[in-house]
This record gives sequence, C-alpha cells and structure tokens, in this order.
Amino acid sequence: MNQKLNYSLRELAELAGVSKSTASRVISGNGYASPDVRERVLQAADQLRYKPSAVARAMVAKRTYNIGVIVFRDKLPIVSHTLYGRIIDEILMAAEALGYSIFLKTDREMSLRSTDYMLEQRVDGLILISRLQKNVIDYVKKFNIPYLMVNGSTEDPDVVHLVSNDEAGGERAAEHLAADGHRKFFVIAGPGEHRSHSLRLKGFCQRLESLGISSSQGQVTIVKSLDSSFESGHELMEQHFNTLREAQYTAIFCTNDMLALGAMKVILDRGMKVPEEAVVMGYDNTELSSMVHPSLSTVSVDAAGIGRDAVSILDHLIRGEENIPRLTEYESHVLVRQSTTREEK
Amino acid sequence: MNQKLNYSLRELAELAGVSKSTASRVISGNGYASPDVRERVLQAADQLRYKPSAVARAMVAKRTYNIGVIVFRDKLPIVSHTLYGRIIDEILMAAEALGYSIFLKTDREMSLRSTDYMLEQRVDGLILISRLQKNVIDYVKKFNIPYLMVNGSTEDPDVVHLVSNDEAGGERAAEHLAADGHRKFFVIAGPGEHRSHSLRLKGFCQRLESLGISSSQGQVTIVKSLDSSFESGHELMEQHFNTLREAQYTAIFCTNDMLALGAMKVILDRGMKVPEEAVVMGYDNTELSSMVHPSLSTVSVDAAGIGRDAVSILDHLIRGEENIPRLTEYESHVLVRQSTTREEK
DNA sequence: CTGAAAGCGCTTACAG
DNA sequence: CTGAAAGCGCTTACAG
Repeated sequence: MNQKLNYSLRELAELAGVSKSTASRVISGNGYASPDVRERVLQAADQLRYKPSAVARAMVAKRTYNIGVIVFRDKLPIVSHTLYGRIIDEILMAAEALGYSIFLKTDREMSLRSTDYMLEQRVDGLILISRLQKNVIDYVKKFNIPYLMVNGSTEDPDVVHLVSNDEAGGERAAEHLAADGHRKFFVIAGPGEHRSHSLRLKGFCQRLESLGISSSQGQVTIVKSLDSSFESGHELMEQHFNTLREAQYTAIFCTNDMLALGAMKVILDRGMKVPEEAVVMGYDNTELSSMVHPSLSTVSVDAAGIGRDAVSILDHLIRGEENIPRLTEYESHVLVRQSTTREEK
Repeated sequence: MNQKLNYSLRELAELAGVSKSTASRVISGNGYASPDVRERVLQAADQLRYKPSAVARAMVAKRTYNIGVIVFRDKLPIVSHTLYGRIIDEILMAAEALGYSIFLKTDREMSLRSTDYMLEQRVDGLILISRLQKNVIDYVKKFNIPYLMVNGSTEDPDVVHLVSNDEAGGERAAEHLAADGHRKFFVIAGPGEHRSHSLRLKGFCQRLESLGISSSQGQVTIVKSLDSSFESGHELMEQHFNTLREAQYTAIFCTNDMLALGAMKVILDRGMKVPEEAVVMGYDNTELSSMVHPSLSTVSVDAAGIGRDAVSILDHLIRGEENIPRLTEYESHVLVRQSTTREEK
C-alpha cells in the first residue's frame, strides 16, 4: 500500500495523542519523555513511517550537515577521473563516517555559479577540487564559510589546502631512472598552469641537473602538452617518435599516467620494446597503470589520505577549532613496475 | 573584508526600506515591484551579498530540486568505477541542465539507511544505481517518491529502469568471434546475481549454440568469477592458463573489461601473443580498453545515454507525467580493436 | 514530565 | 504596486 509521501510532526503528535513538543522530544532524542508516552510516539512514527524533515531541522539548527564538493574541470571525465574519482570516493566514505552528506557539483565554466549554489544550499562547508580560478577563492573567502582546497594551485597562505608533494615525487622519479643508468630523457609535461604538472616537471629536471644531466647538453628534451589526456600523450609521441628513436632516448617520463599510457601505446604499436629499448614512467598510480602490459612504473599519490583528511580537516574548520594546518602535504613514492625494469641491468 | 555568513530577507528588506513581501517578490522574481523599489532591493542585495536560503524555500515550496543518487556497492571503486563513474558524470551534467542538484551517497551495506536519509532530505526523486537488494525496492515503493533504477536487477514491471541490452550485446560478441573462425571459447563470467553479467553470458552462449558451438561438445568452457575485478580476472587466468594453452582455446570472452584486462595481462606476461595465439574480448568499453596494448575489443555501453535519460525520465516522473516507459533499453555494439584483429585472417 | 508559544527564513494569497 | 499575516515542519526555552 502506498501512502502519503510525508507526514508532519503535527500529524504524528495527533496520532500519538501528545503535543508536538513531546513528539519532537522523543523523535529527536533531546529531552525527556515518560516510557509510556515514548512508546506511543514511536509506535505512531512506525505506523506513519514518519521521516523527520531534514529541511525543517536545518532551518532551525541553522546548519545542514551537508558538505558541498565542487570539481572544477572544463571537460569530462569529472567524477570518473582516475585520480579525482578516487579522492571523491574517499570523501564520500569519510563524510558518511562523520555524519555529513555530500552535495556534488561540477563546474565546467570555472565560474562562481556553483559556489553561489552551495552557499544558497547552506552547506556547512566546501571542498574545492582541482584547478579553480583565483577569483573563486577570493569570492569564497568573502563569505565566512569553512572551506578547503584539494589539489588546487594557490600560493595564498590563508587557504587551507591539501596537496601531494609533487616536487619531491618528480625528484624521486628522476632518481629512479638515473639510477638505472639512463642518460637521455624524453619528457612529456602536462599543462604548466596545473600545480601538479609544473611541480613534477620542476622536481624531475632539478634532480637530473643535480646528477649532472641537463637539457642544455641535449640530454633532456621536454615536450609540453596542452592537456593531460591519453590522447595528447599519444599524439605527441607520434609526432616525436622518430626523434626519440634516432636520438636514442632511453627513458620517457610523463607528468601523469594518462600521458604516459598514450605515449607507451605509440611506442608499442610501432614495435619498439618497453622496457628493453625504452623505459616509460608515469605519475599518479591510477588503477590503469598496473593493468597494462607492461605494467607502468609510476609515482603514487595518496588519494585515500587526501580524501579522508579533506573531510576531517573541514570538520575541524566547521567546528571552529584552532590551529588548523594551512597546508598538508602528502608524500609520494616510486612504484617500480615492468615498464622500467630491465632484466639485464 | 569578511562578513556575517548569511543575511535574511528581513535584514535585506530593512536595508532597502521595504517590507519582506516586497523584497521577496523582487528576489524571487514572482510578483510586481516598481522599478524604483526593485532597484533599491537589488542594490541592497548586492551590498549584503544576499543569498536566499534554499532551505527556507524548500520548506515552503515543499520541494528541493535535489535528486538523490545512491550507488549500491560493497567495495571501492564507487564513483571512480569505470562504468558507474561515467554514468554519474552524465547525471551530474544533465541534472545541472534541468535545474536539479545531486546528493550523492554510497551504500556499502546495501541497506535502507541511505534511502531513509534521502527521504529525510526531501529529495524530489531518487536514482538507484547498481545491484540493490529487493527489499530496498519494496521499501522505496512504499513511499510515494519518484524513483528509477539504473543497471539494477529487477523483474518488477512497475519499476522504471534503464538498462543496456546486455543479452543482445553478448550475442554480438559471440557472432564477432565466431565469424573470425574461432571454435574454442574460454569464458570468464562475472557474478551471476548481476543482471548484466548473467545476461551477457546468456546471450553469448545462446548465440554460440545457435551457430553449432556448444559447451556440451567441450568447445566452450565457462569459469565463474565471484566479482568483476581485474584481480579476479588475473587470478582465474593464472589458474587456468595451462588448460587454456593445452586445450588450444583461441578466443577468450569476459563479461566485462576488467576481467578481460586481468586475463589478458596474464596471457601477455606468460609470453603468449594476443591476438596471434589467442584473442581477448571484454565488455563495457571502459576508458582503459582503448589504452592498453593490444587495445581491447569490447562491447559498448551507452553510459552517456543512460545518465542523461536517467535524469530526464526522473524529471518526467517528478512532474507527474503519464506514460513513462517502465523499461528503457540501450543498444550495444561491438568495438573491434587490436585484441581480436588477426592480420592473416 | 508535558504543552503553549515563539521563531528559523522564506512565499503566497489577501487587503488596501 | 505594497504590506500584514499566516504557514511550511521543526526545536527550544519557558511555564506549569
């Protein structure tokens, strides 16, 4: 049997034969009620399948226990993004555990609209993911709403943000490859505006330099990519494949796994052997990287830690706690897999 | 300069020197206001950065313009799931276009909790994704809330659901492989409780049978997997690799890409050539399938169509329209890629 | 231990 | 064209 969608507290109270106040007390669990009365109310609630309105509650509590998550990206994939998707999964679980729920929005125009929307929804706090424009941060700051940034690019010391230590990760990638004896590097670098890509590249080059390997000597060639997709990695490698082969680059580093997979596909399709003739390394440790053949060496990103902490730090912010770290960095480490493992070292 | 978080309509009205009713009319755009008054209110709103409370509005409108999306899965990945993630991306975009926002929950215990939660949030409608238990459906049905199921398993003719035509897809996969001359098939089938997996398997076997290829003759071996992950595909193939090679199976079909990628990885790692010595085929057309080497032949699933329609059909349901199709099926087609393409046909 | 009243921030008839 | 009043569904002091 279907029923009226939602009963109100008043109806509940009437059925139980008590006042609204009393009904409220037993339903919300705040305040006293005699066992007898309590029983009657509970029974009536059961009968009506009474569901207290979170909307009305939010109205009086002046808070919603909802967290707004906005992903700033101009194209798909958004949620299904190999890295952000994992972070969002963790956010979802951590939020659940702390009693929050998630309002999810994507903002493809990198505009203020989605922020306004979240503000109107009266979310308790905001998690801003990916590269958002500076004006968004300035805007959010004007409101007194708790918020933090994940994997964004800001130098603003006031902003609470969680990031991977991408520079150190880049350095480690360089070390790994140099230690294996490589001296000629071909690098595909994702968009410079992205904090991660630029820092990974920076760390990588710096470390090589400190090992005496430099681009000025023609030992390192850097190709810039306009985005960080498989397609771009694929296309750039097609363009540069002959150079790569002729100039005998033996190591390829890309600032993320997608670019690396795109590049590696071309190399394999053209019959060159990985890792025998050229080794390939990515960054992010996306699910895919371990599934391909040869499996892709990469640098890990602590998506689980970032997602979990994003929620818990935001929770602290919401509770108005003091001494919240402005910057939290996550360590990355090199994952050596088939694509950089040569038997005959 | 920071400011008080949220001003109310009353404060707005005071600043503008009008009544709440009037302020409401200009802010909401419902009702008349003289240009002069209108101007004053708008200016005050600007000054205060007034954001109308969606909570209060929902209270009086008795609707929220929010849609609840619940993904029923017992383990990660959820949002980052290669197929569901894509569907959710589309849901997000379609919702935006129709003026809805998304409340996203995962329900790992396949319980009623998340449903209760959405009901309390007073969402306008519900999208239930993946394998939910029958009791969840029965429960939701009791409330008069618009809802639909995506990729779930139900025979219930009352339930509005969107599914891929998995049986036809399985048939087409069989046709493709048989047409290439294969006569010995090794199949890894995902969990039978999942509608998709069981139908894909069914369609595949039926079509083979109708082509005179049957398991009773030892031409088709089916191995069941407890889940649909890369890891399981990998493990099962490791277990059966010798059989596969000795009995000279030439075609491997898996009921999704993940299983197929796991299986293919083992085959390649053991030095067997794909497609020369064995062809491999998956299902879902996940992003990964085109990125590996050799690229994986697969069967497409119209994630974009499913996601888009989920929102628009739910919108129709919410508006109380008539004649909503109970079942919407999406066609799948075979994508032939390197893993099943033999030069010397 | 229980109930009447006020209030959260809006909108919507209804007067004027 | 504008304002006073009632009401959406709750909770929270405050009386009793």
